[in-house]
Amino acid sequence: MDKKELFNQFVAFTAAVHQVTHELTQNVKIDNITPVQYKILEYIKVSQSVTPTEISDCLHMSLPNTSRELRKLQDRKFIKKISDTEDRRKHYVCLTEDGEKIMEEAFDSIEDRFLQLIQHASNNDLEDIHHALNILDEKVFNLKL
Amino acid sequence: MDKKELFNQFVAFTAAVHQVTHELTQNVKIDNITPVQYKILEYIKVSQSVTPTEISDCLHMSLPNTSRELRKLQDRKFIKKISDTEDRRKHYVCLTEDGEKIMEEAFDSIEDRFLQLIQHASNNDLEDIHHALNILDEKVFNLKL
DNA sequence: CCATTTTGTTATCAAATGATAAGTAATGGA
DNA sequence: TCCATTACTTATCATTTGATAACAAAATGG
Repeated sequence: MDKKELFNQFVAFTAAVHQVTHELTQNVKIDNITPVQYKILEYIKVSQSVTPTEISDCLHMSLPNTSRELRKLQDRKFIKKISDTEDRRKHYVCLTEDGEKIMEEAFDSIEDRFLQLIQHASNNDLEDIHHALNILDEKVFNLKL
Repeated sequence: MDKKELFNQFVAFTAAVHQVTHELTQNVKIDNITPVQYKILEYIKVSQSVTPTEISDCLHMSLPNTSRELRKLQDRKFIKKISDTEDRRKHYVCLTEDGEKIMEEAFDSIEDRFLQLIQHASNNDLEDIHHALNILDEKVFNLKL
């Protein structure tokens, strides 16, 4: 197996993934939410509990900028902060009820488009896809550099 | 096969892909090239010949903004424009020698990091990865919505 | 030949994002 | 107790990106 060849396939693949995710999410237009703010909400939703520092690390933005965007989201009542009882410097960020609601709506609409995308897939296809995702996750995308 | 389940896996997967591509490309720091400009150069490199309109469509940016960024890249001698002999409104954009050079360097550095990523993969693993990429490409990421 | 459409450009403004300095409060270790 | 570190905030500025209007040149189609 030629690694160079695999690299080229990998590049084309990631480009396609970016393209498709863009198409799946582009019609998600929560009123006046910027892309970065959406990313933050998404990250909070899929994680259980997160601190500003974790958001900052995972979304590759500075802590001051993270803090700024979090405050905007807090002002709009999409998130709330709870300080850790043990280490009071730490703040756990989570979605409010409003935040949960808009994110569920967003995910529902993305899911709709995803289902459209795979509407012609047979049960066998779905198994193949599931398996392929597992393989890639395990052998490429969930390793640390 | 539960489609809801598959959707959740899909969401986690795409997030991981974005994460990894970010890590692979973050150390590619061509001097004073903005992310959008890099995207444009990348798109020109992987495509054979492109017009501003195609770039605009594929990278989801307006034609005026595309034109602006192309001009900046042209000023810096990374790209050049050739007008179509048949339809003189059309301009084909391609990399200059300088542009080719910086993009090759960029891709080499990304490839290095990619090879690091899969350094512990056996030959069997590589085959599996190759196959998984094919499956996903065919059954999910290269369909039109 | 004339109206319309396509392709691209320039200019301008607003908004989003990034970078950095400075500060607070809590923690932890010498 | 004191100092360094960690977690986070506020403020400010520069840059990047997005949106829109107005224009020009070439093509297309009656």
